[in-house]
Amino acid sequence: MEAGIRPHPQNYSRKEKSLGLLCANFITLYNRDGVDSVGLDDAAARLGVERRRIYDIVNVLESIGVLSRKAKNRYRWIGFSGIPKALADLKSEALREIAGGGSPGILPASDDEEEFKPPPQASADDLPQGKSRSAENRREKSLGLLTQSFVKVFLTSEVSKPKVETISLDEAARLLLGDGDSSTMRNNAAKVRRLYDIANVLSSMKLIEKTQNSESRKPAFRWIGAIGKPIQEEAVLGKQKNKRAFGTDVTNTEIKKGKLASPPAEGKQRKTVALRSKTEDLKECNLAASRQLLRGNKGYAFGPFCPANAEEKKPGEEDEGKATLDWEAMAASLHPRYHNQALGELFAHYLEAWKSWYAQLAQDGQMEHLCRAADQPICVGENQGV
DNA sequence: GAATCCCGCCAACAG
DNA sequence: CTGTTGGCGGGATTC
Repeated sequence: MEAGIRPHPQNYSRKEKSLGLLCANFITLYNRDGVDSVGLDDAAARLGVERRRIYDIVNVLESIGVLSRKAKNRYRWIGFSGIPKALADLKSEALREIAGGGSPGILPASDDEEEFKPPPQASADDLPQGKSRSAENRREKSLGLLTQSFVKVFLTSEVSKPKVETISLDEAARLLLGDGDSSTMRNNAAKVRRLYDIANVLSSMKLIEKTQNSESRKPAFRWIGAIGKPIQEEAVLGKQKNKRAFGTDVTNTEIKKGKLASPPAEGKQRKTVALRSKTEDLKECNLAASRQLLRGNKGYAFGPFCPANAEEKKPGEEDEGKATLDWEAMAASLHPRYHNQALGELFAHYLEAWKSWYAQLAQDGQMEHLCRAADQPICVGENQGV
């Protein structure tokens, strides 16, 4: 099998196409006021990637509570504010599983989230398990569930006896093997590959960080999403000679042999928004930006970086107030949900950490430039194409 | 050489 | 059937 044609651009750099970077751009693009809906086509076009990649990102982000599926081709943007709740749910669920004994694998027993998701048919229980079987089987291996399982490992690490501070993807893969029987090495390797994808996105969300076992030099990941720790605020990047604005869209396309592999004009005649020919410059900008973001810490620099470039352009702090408002509102709405002491404290931690974090992200400073590519707000809420 | 993980084929899944 | 989702793993890149 010749598999596929491999164009070999001599200056090809896989780092420029990393999921982490794409995720960062995705966040930058949609984490802003007025955004509440995300269209897959729109995202793919503006980020300059094939649809397939958008699915990867969207799936893991959804499992973290940043997005929620609204309809075909459409997701609802929730933003960082959705993370705490999602993690809290994940954690309580994980603890419950552990208490139940057995393996904390990916059991289809529990639902991912307790929220919506009840089968479309409310009063119809005639569905035979024939079809849902395969459907469920497929979902069992979904990136989303894998992500949640992976996250659970970290969320429960503090109560674990060995106290899992860092784990290698290989360990994680072994730990997350759904069924114990099919623990093939082949199978495990495949799962590891998926975990790499997930780790990239999670890293760019600053929920985890790549490190290495202090002793065994082996690469591993550590949770930095603030569970017990005070989330490192090193996210401040505007410390060097900021180029002041890499005023360009986040497009990072390579300008395919003509156009994106998008389906034949399905109804929208615009869409030719991005796709410029000066890709070189864009690449430069993106790389420069990432370089800067990564700076300040060790030389580890895992591909991804922080979601939004919190560049300060004014010493104002009203933003924080605004962010706080959201948080309080959310906290209020969630309050009745958590009565446990433990969960309450946990949530308090999330609040604290995320508040400061979010404050930085809140300032969508130069991000405006990123939006200028389109001639309208990101929210493309019409177009009910048929 | 090992670790990382992008690319995109193509199978499930709606409609 | 057409279009949407998204497993899955070959093999290129990077470390």
